[in-house]
Amino acid sequence: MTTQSHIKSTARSLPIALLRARETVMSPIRDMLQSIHLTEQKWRVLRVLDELGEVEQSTIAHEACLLLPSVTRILRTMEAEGQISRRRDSDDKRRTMVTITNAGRSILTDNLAASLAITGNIEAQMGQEKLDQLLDLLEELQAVRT
Amino acid sequence: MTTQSHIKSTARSLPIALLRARETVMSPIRDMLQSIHLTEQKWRVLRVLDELGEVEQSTIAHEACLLLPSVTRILRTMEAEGQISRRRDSDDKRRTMVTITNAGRSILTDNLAASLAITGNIEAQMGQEKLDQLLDLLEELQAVRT
DNA sequence: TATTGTTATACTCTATAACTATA
DNA sequence: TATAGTTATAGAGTATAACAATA
Repeated sequence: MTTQSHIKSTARSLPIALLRARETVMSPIRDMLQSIHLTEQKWRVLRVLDELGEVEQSTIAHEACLLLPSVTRILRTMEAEGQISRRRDSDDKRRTMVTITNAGRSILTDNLAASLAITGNIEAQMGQEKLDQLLDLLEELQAVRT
Repeated sequence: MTTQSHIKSTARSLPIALLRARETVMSPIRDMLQSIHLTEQKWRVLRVLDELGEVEQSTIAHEACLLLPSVTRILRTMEAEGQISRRRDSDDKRRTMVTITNAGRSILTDNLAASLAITGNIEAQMGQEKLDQLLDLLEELQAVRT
């Protein structure tokens, strides 16, 4: 029941629909992360570093959807816990280059089976084709100029 | 460049792709909300109330993807600012029923043109058909059992 | 006993500005 | 002057547990 019919229903509001879909997907992932004492943000940092190799901190911020001050804080504890390592770039000494360590990578591989099970469950219900289509559309949306 | 090819690229990771797409969409919306001193969460509450009419607080929490303690705090300030009103349900006195006020609705209608412009820009770049398809898929994903 | 909502608490992220070091 | 990153700070949300009132 819509009291203001000229406003789109929340289910057809892109930001709200994206959030609700994300909550559905994140729910079991959060359970998994909680069991290994990792925040969502740290998990995104590990995924980005595993994918991109050695990168500077601004790249992590952009790819993991975090602000640079948050990255500074997060990497400080991740370095202390041995999940990532940092080195000053010798060419441009303003830059700090970051890599994932074996210990950091192990966190991802140790939980790979659980991750695949979560994705598999969604795929089983939606179908692989629709899931691929959704990921294609999300990639396209992500690239839109705002 | 993937260092662990058996882990999906972040662009094909549903939670990360949903987040990145959401950040793209939210960026201009955040600018709009900031100009009217409204948080994303309060904006979602207004949208949900405008759509559903009078509802109890648990429903708001579920629909707006918020925890009940957050809803308690958020509604307290929104009530003080005259955007929503609350009344004890006479049938079940545990329930608090919440409605959007005219002032709250005005916030949405006053910013309708700006909202439509943001959506219109995305639609112009992606095409209406793809956008509809995306919203259909997001609704379907949202309903998956996890 | 279960449910609705509130309160309390600890933690984390967000957002911005000011700052340092380097280019 | 501009850029990469850090620090400081205020504000807000997240998550959980404990609680009160009601069913």
